[in-house]
Amino acid sequence: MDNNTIFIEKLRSSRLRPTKQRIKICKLLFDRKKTFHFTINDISKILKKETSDKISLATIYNTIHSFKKKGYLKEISINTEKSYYDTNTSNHHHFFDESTDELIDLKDNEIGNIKLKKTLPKKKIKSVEVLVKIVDSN
Amino acid sequence: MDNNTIFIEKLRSSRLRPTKQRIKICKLLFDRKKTFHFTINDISKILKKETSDKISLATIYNTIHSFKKKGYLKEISINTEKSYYDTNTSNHHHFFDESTDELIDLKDNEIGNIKLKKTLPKKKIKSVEVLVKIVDSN
DNA sequence: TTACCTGCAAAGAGTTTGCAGGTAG
DNA sequence: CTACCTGCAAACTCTTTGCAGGTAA
Repeated sequence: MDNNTIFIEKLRSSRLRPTKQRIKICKLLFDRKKTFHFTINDISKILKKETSDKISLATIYNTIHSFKKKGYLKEISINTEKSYYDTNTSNHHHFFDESTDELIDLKDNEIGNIKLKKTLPKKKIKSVEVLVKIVDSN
Repeated sequence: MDNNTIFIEKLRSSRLRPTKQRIKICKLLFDRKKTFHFTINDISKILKKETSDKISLATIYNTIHSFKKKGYLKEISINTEKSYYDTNTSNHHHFFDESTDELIDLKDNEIGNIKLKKTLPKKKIKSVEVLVKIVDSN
C-alpha cells in the first residue's frame, strides 16, 4: 500500500478524519527518514510552495495540535517567541543553534545519565529535558 | 547605607541612570533573600499594587532587558508564551510546575553532573540547561 | 545643555477563536 | 444526515517601537 493509505490508516486509527489537508501535512511531517524539527511557520511556508490549493493557517494549527495530542509530535521547550515541534517523540535532548535558530537531536547515548536527587511532594515528573544552546565559534 | 543607596550604586556602576522607576524595580527584584522567578506580567501586577504612580509597561520591558544585558537577570527557557526571568544568574537548573506555572530552582548538588559526549564543529556551547517539568500527582 | 529615560499609543508577531460553509462516514 | 473539519477574519496575548516630553549629570 502507498504512503497515502498508511497515513489514512494512521489518522483513522486515532479517530481523526483523513481529510486532504491532514494527509498532506502527514506526508510533509512523517514521510521522511530523519527526524524533523519545525515551527508552524516553517510548514506553512513549505505547504504554500508545494501545494496548489493552500491550507489555511488555522487548519495547520489545528492539525499540529491534534497530532501533538495524539502523541505524534512533541513540543520542545525553547524560549523564543515561536513553538518548536519534533517528529521524534521519544525521550531525548537537543542542541539549539542560536546562530541559525535550528534544533538538533542529541541522542540518548550522547549524553550521560541525568540523576535527579530532589523530588517535590505531591508532584510527579512529566519530563526531563536538556537543552544545549550553541552559537558559532567565531 | 540604606537599600536605595545600594541600588543607586549598582545602577550607576553599570552606567544605567538611577531613575525612580529603575530603583523601584531593583528593590522589587533584588531586595529579597530568596531567588525570585517572574514574568513581566508578574512584576507589572505587583508594581501596580505597590506603587502609587504607576510605571509604564514599556519601561518595565526596557528595564528588565537592561538588567538582563548587564547580567543581573537570566532568562529561562520554557515553552509558554511568556518569558521567564530568574534573579539567580548562576549556572543552575529548574523545575517547572505546569499545574501552577511556577519555576523552582534545582541546585547544582541536586542533579548529577551532565556529560556531553557530542560536540558540533565550529560551534561553541553557550549553556546547558535542564528543565524538569512536573505536575500534580492527582 | 545634552544624552538618556519614560509613558503612551500604535504596531508586530505568533496564536486562538467564532462562525459559516464544506465534507467524511 | 450529522458530526466533524476547514477557511477566513477578527481577536487576543506578549512584546517592540516611535516619538514627544521629562530628567540626570
